[in-house]
Amino acid sequence: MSKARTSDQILQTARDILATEGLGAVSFDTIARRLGRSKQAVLYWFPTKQDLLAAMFVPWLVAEEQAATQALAGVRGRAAAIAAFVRAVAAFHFDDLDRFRMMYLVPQTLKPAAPNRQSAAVLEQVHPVTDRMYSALAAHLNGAHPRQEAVAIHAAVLGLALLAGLAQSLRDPLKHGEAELIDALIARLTGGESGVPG
Amino acid sequence: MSKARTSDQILQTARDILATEGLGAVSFDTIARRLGRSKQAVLYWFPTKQDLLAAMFVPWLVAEEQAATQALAGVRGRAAAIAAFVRAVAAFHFDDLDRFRMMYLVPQTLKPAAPNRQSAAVLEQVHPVTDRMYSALAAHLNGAHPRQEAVAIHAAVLGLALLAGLAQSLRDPLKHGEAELIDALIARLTGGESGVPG
DNA sequence: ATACATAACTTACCATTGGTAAGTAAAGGG
DNA sequence: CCCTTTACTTACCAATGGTAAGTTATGTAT
Repeated sequence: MSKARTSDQILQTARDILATEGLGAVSFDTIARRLGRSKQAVLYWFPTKQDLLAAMFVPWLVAEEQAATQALAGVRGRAAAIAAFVRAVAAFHFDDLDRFRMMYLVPQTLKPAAPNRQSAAVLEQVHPVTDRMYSALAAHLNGAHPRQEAVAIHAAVLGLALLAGLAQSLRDPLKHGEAELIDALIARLTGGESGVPG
Repeated sequence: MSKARTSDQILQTARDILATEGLGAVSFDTIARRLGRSKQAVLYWFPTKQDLLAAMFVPWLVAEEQAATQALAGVRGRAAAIAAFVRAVAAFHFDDLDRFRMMYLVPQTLKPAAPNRQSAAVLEQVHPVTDRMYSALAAHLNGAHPRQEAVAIHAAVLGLALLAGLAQSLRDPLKHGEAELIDALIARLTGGESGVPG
């Protein structure tokens, strides 16, 4: 009972800190301080940082999936579906690059934690969500391997966010703006048949 | 004279540590210890970790560019060029995911350093390399914006590496293997016209 | 020769970070 | 009344990125 409440408070506090103070400020110490509890109280609920990040990942992934599937709802045609998916997922991540980094980059830069019950539970939560997202997109594709293509298209959008984030963090402006790159990606993924501004 | 030698030794040591002990072991302390110098000697040449990473980035990027342009040499046709580029860059990164992380992920997870002469010099070194790589690919494309498409294709490959690395670090096997995803990406990027195994 | 500057370091120190160890107050069950 | 479990706390630790200040060697202008 209080179990769900405290761990949810921790997750919410972590999200707040990320939004207000950025990536580097999300530490056990800052979370605990802002919550008015000891650091070990946080570590009690999330024994490693990987566990904390994994728990933050799930709601974000759900939001990403919902943005994607809502964009796909009512769309007809392969090219239009690809364009809608790419634009929705790109907007989701470009709007909050720190969240993108926390989802996809930070977990890979920490030393891998030993798998435990918590991480196993998180992985079980993740798979249905990605399945839904990839199925929704694959339903609009007609290649030989629509599922793999859906994953590849998703990865392509993540790659755009990766490049944009790299440019941002190095203070090196993207020579071609984000919007142009999104259009170009859509043009390539659809074979140039979609209504992309020329 | 000794200037180039010491900083090059530091970079080489850092690469060695990355290859032998992994991402988490690349610290000022471990580099200094292995070099037999003090940590501050390393910090003298690279005042922040961002500076060190930026300096490591450049030779790696050159290698990536060479892998890509060599794969493109002698290739005829848009689809074949895209396939060759994607396979070359994907192989480059999948072969060494820790290097990929060090190049594209870690810099974004550190707090941004204040720009200095060193970082400015590095950025000047980077631009010609990426220009070459994107030009080489764009020359084979015939869309309205070949340059942007080249960047987008590159980003798409980086995204595949990102997903593969995430799966690896979470010990969550990619449901579709790396090779299948590369094939699927090529199929989508080329409009399915290339000789991708079905 | 002397004063000074610069390069290439060293030793000493520091706050923050993720994490371990051990203890404790409260609550419920046999 | 004991015993376990839950939900913490205080105390501590090694490693990390980084600052501050001092040292040694070398070259350079006076």
